[in-house]
Amino acid sequence: MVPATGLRDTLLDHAIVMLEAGEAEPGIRALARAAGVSAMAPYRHFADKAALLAAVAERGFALFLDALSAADAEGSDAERLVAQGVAYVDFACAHPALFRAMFARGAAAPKQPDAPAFAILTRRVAALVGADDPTAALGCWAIVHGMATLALDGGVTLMPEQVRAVLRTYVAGIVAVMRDCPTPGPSPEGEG
Amino acid sequence: MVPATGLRDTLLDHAIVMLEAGEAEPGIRALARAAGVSAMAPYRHFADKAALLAAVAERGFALFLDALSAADAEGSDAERLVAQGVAYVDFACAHPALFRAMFARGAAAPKQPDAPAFAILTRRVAALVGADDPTAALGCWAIVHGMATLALDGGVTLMPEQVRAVLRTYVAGIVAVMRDCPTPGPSPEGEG
DNA sequence: CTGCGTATGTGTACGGTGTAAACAGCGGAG
DNA sequence: CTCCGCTGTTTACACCGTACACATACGCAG
Repeated sequence: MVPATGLRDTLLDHAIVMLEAGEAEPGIRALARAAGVSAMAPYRHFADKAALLAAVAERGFALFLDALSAADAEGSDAERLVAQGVAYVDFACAHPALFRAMFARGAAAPKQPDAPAFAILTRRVAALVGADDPTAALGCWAIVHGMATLALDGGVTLMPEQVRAVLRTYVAGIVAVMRDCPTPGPSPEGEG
Repeated sequence: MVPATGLRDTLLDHAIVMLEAGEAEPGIRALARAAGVSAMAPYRHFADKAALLAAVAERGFALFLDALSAADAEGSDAERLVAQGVAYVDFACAHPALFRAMFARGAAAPKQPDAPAFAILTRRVAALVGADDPTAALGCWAIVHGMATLALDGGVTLMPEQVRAVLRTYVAGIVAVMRDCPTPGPSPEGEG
């Protein structure tokens, strides 16, 4: 069914499949059962359940980065930023369990702001405002992450236009704030 | 109201204490042990673990509402909104496990936008923009909830000034957008 | 070939969990 | 008094993560 070279990949494949099917947390034994091996076999490849879930999260972040990169492909900086935000929320809604696993508080996964999946957003914000602005980047990240989380665990139903509108409002706020107190940086160019 | 001032409340008390102590999920048996009763006793007061956690979440939301109300006490609309946002994030950081339990995807708790704990924010946004604006309210909610979530489960460390700055930027964006299109028809109302 | 170490998977076992089923004390209604 | 509903107990089952000991299969030294 799954062209996997070893048990390790087979387990991760099944974990992804289970998560996409709505399973909350695959679990070592269920995974081993799905892979057709004994309950203890996974421990030859993962120290414990947390390590397995961390590996799953790593795969999720790879897919996530792909989605964000695709959205960041073309347009002005502002357009790309908004598109990234929509892709962020879309990814969470399309893969809710995987997204939750990625951001579970156990997974010591790349969740820091300088991780690849977020650096792409931070970079776009920096391009937009003309300088590195951790606060602006945090704001954008928080907005999209907040909407994603609320859509997943809250009772909120989101539409792409809403996501876009919220993000555009924040971008407008960045521009307005920049106009008030311009940052000492390279020549400020129109956001396009 | 609630006909039991006995074991039910005791269990909830211990659940809160355990959550505040950093426990991830109290668990029926652990709770019963802490209360000094048998493992099955809690089932006389809660249908199952999810119901118990939902009751815990309800308590959490009461505390949460208190915190937000206190922050909303005085100042201009914009100031109150920002203060509410800071209080939102502060609450999450001060009671991480409780906050997570409140927003866990099992708890059918008041997480809808019209729940008391969020209505206070929505109302303040409405007062700020001069009309009901679900999108603006969603944006504010998403921003603070995103920062809270990232602070809890991501590796993000937040400072109150940062929270304030992000929120103020969004408010500036709302104002800027309002200036552009002063009378936006009731935006494509997301279903509540 | 034998012997051996390493990597991988198996079997068994322990303590934890949520929870279903049957039972026991106890206060109020007839 | 008996009967009943509420509350808590005991017992039991299935599932979980995982520690331990064992089996199997490999490449390699002699």
